[in-house]
Order: sequence, then C-alpha cells, then structure tokens
Amino acid sequence: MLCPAENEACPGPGRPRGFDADCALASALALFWRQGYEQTSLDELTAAMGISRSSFYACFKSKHGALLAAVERYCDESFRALTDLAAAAADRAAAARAVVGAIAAPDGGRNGCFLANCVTELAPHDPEVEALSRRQLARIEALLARLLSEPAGDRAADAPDGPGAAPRRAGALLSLALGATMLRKAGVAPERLEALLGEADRLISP
Amino acid sequence: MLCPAENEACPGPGRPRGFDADCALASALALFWRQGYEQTSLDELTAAMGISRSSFYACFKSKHGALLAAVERYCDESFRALTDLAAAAADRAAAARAVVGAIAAPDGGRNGCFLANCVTELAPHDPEVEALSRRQLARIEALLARLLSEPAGDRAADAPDGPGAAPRRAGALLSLALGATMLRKAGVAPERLEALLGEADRLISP
DNA sequence: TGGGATATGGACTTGTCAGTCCAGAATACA
DNA sequence: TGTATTCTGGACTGACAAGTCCATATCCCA
Repeated sequence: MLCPAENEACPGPGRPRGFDADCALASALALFWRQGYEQTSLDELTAAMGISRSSFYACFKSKHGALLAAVERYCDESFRALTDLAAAAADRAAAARAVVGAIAAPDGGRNGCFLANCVTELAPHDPEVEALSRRQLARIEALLARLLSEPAGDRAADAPDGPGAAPRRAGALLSLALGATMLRKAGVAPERLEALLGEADRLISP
Repeated sequence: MLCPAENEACPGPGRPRGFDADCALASALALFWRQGYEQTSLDELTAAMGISRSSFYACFKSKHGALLAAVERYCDESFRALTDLAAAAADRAAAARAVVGAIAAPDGGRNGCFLANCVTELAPHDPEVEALSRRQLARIEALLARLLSEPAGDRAADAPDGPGAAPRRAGALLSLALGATMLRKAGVAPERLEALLGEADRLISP
C-alpha cells in the first residue's frame, strides 16, 4: 500500500479520487452531529457524503474511523474559532464571555455541542473518543484560565483570589457552558439560556 | 383487556405475574443508565430484568415504553431525593450546595446523570423524552430558585440582586451541575470537579 | 498504446435487532 | 373439576446493520 497513513489522496499511478475527502468528512461530521453515532447508518452516511461504500472504507477504514476523523476535525476547528474569538475581544473578561457564549450556542440549533454529544454517547465505552474529548476540554479550560488570570507576573499568573483560582473558575465556566448546551437540547428557551449565561460574569470578574 | 392502563399487575382470574414489575423496571433503568438506550438490546434488557420477551412486551408495550417508564421513575425518585436533601440542610445556601453536588455526582460512577444522558441521546428526536426532561429540569430549577430567594416576603420572593435574579442564578447553577456530569463522563478527575463545584458559591451567595 | 495501480459501484455476507406468535403453564372462580 | 383468563418460554420474522468482495472504470507512466 503506497499511502498507508491517512485519508489523504494518493499521488502516483492509479485512478484519482473522485471526491474531496475533506468535504466528505465535513458532511459526515454534520450528520453525526445531527443524529449521533449509533443512529447514523452507513447508508445515510455515504449518501450524505456523496460517495460509495467502497470509497468510504478505502478512505476512513471504518465507521468508527470516520467518527474519530470528524471529532478531530471538529475539535481543531472549534478551538481555533474560540481562540480567534478571544483574540478579537476588547479585554479578557469580554473574551471569556465570548468563549462561554460560543460554547453554549455552537450552531444556533438544537443539536447541542458535538463534543458534548460524543462524550455522552461514547466516551464511557470508547477510549479514543474519551482521549480526544479530554484533550479538547483541557485546552479550552486552559484558554479560559489564561483569560481569567492576571495579565502580568513572571510566574504562572495567579488570579487575584489566590493561586489555583483561575483554573477552578475556568472549569466552572466550561461546566456552565456545557450544561447550557444540554439545556438547549432539552428545549429550554434561548432567552432563558442567555439570561442564565449572564450569570457567568460572577465567575469571570473576581 | 381488563387492565388496559399501566404496567400494574392484573387481579382477577388468570395466571399471576411471576415477577415484580417495579423491581424489573429498576433493573431496566440501571441498564439504560449504564449503556444508553440504543446500545441496550432487548436480549440484554430482558436478561437483566430476569423476565422473558413475552412478559416484557406484556408489561411495557415496547422498548421505548420501558424507557419512558424508567425515565419517569428516575425523575420522581431523584427529585424526591433532592428535596429531602434540601430539607435536611442547615440553611438555604447549604441546601443549594447540596442539591448542586447531588446532581453533579448522581451515582458516584462515570455514567453521568441519567436524565442528561437521555436528553443528549434522545431529546432532539423524541418528544416524550423531551417533555419529561423539560418538566424535571424545570422543577429542579424551581427548587433551586426557591432556595436562592429571600426567606420572607408576601410576594414571590425576590432575591436581593433584583427581581428575576433567583431564577437566573438557579438556571446557572443547574447548568453548572449538568456540565459537571458531562466532565465526569469525559474522565475529569473527581477532585477537579469538586474544586470546580466549589465555585458554585459565587452563584449561591449574592 | 498498454500495463500497473488505485478508485468505484453495488451485490453480497453475516449477524443482530425489535417485535410477533403460539403452545403450554398457572391461576381464580363457578 | 372445568373453564375462562392471564402469564411465560422460546422459536420465528422481516428489516436493517456494518463490513467484504470483485468486476469495471479511470488514471500515470513507460
């Protein structure tokens, strides 16, 4: 096998791939997001991706492989979006607020946060999904902790309410945002969610 | 049909039921909790409940019927436990803390909150589960709001930080607790969860 | 132009799923 | 004891699941 590693197109001889793997992965992600992993059949999946079973298995090895690729893609994209959002904010508090808001309303719809969905459905029984989830949650928490810590200081930036407080508050903020995605899925009205998220300020400004 | 309504045993003539429906339901709940709805097959379910397929369908009509019964049972039991916990606390703040802690660590394990699991897995596509979930979340939120509001007052008890603030803070607390269940499922260490939940005080004491 | 290499469509395999059905077992009542 | 009624075990059904396989299509390179 000349292209052993990933789902990248294979150069050299042979018929070229008739579809864009990245675009297909985006479609798979959207479907997994909307329906969940178990509830998505391979027929639905390949239909949404616009490819045949053969192409699917040649590219992603298995349904689970496609899920992992989708999760990885989602994590990278959404984390980049969060950092961009934070960078564009006026100050650190505003950045923290924006990050929390973005996590809580990831797609404006009722599908919740894709990562949260995967954690709930798969993490307890799927070590790979769990590992990806932990990594993502940890780096989002670290981002928030950085935003909550004091700007200066040669040492690792303690918050004014004592050392170790910034990570604690960051964890609470992340938890609050994730909980809000769940409430949204349960059908809680968006205006109530916004009101609720306003209370995040209590965790942002010490 | 002489006992049309529910899964209660039917008096009168005929062979009596050879199992305790309530006990079987508890087993079903435990299995749904551990594995999720879709990932639990009827063979596993009936094996765990100690009954045959015939008895299962005679008693619960369908797999989905059994799930709804399990959810209902869980909601009623857990809400009663929360109110008991609140009643036993020294003051309202302690009661709120206890309620949040109980939601966040419902079974001490890694299975998360059963209701949260159901919301994530089913609510978007299952109106009945969604309705039960909303009802439960609403009454927990109301319980928290009551604990956060000032004790006295003939009117509906405003919090010191303005009218409507108690429900907002209650929603944020509920969200925080639900988010913590998700973090637990993702494998976050219990001590970090406890630290994070300590920040709930910022939402409890105005 | 031809041969080696990869991609693709779609039929196929094997297993499992929720739900049905029926013969027989266990009861209450007459 | 007889009969009506309800429960139960387990075989059965039809649908659908993920994954495999192969003939054919399409390309690069010589």
